Amino acid sequence: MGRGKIEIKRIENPTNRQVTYSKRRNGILKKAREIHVLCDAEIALVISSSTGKMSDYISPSTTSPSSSSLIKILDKYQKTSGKKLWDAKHEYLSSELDRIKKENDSMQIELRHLKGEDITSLNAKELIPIEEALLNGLSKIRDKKTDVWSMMSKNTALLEEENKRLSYHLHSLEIGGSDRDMENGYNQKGRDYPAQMPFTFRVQPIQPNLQENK
Amino acid sequence: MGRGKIEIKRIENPTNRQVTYSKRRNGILKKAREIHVLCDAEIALVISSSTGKMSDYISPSTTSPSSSSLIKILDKYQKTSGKKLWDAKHEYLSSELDRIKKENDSMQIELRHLKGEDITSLNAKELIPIEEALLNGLSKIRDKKTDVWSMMSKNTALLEEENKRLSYHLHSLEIGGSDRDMENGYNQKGRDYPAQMPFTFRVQPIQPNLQENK
DNA sequence: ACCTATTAATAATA
DNA sequence: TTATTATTAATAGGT
Repeated sequence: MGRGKIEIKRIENPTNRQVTYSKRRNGILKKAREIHVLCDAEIALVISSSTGKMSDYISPSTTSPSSSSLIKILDKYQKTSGKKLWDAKHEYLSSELDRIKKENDSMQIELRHLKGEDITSLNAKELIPIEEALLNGLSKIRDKKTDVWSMMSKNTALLEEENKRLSYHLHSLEIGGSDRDMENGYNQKGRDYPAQMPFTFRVQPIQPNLQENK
Repeated sequence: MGRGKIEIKRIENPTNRQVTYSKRRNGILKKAREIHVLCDAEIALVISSSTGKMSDYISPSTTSPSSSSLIKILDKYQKTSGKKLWDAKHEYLSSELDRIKKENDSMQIELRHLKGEDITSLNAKELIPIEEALLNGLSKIRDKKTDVWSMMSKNTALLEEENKRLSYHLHSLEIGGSDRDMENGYNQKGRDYPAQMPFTFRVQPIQPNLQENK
């Protein structure tokens, strides 16, 4: 496609070769961009001239832009073509990644099954252990709930007792004190646990792990 | 350069896009070969279509053929362009590994909780959703079990009916046949479904997904 | 770089 | 995918 047809063989004249390289490199880079845009293909193109100057076109990846698209393309290339590109160090990481991904998948499936998802294709034999696991889990959770409930009850009882003691104590002090204390509203009838009770009067929970419901 | 000019933007018609991809891919691969031959440039070109099919052109290296020319080109690319590939790849893998490990851990915790494990430190607020998930899963699993059971019942009924029909048919033949048939034990009292019944007599399950329990 | 005659690529179509 | 072909796009050779 020029003033004359040329054979596809090494151009011996260095000047010519350089000029042709420059023109064709631009052409191929343009084509690369175009095929990426037109056909949403992923493309990685690296050229170096005979003098060692590098040019490239790497199509931007549609996903997370943080990591190099070239790496992603080469990764995919490696998987698809089976050609090894990365060294042993990477291979270890890759294999770890694969292993953990598989573990992940199987856990995901198990989780889904326990939640009753993706169970359309399960047969009777497969449903039984899931049901058993659920029943087992449920029984344990309920035991724990019972424990928690009883601990909370105990704690509540203790707190109530302590509060009564403190109220009584306060009351005793107020009897012998000035009017000032009455103005604060402490010891009003039916208000044993006013929200405004100073923090220092509050009893620490017996069970530190027993957090209050928020 | 075709029957009409086209804009360089994504081709929306999938068929057209595929056709164009195929043609342009061939074109660009040809250009890659040509620039390598004409200008002895080194070139590495990897394309994947939107459907994930890979194509490549990697110019053969002039030196030792043992190690991949692609790796050589990429090595040079790293050096010349200053872009780190192997290191970046390493970082990418490490971060991926971390990310997936975290995902794994949280799934593991969720799974354990559903199984009633590691729940010692949970409080009431945390136990409720677990119980709810279990009850919800249980109800779904039981619904499915009911479905499966009813399908199995239907299938069994159909099989029994078919077996009766076959037995009857066989019986009719035996009445008019030789003693030989009796020796095979078919039609013995109380043995309507002998395990040895020839395979061809067996009825295909109505529900292909209903696998037999093994 | 630019110019342009010519070849090459390819868009539309079957 | 392949084939055809009217058109556009790329580029060889020259300035």
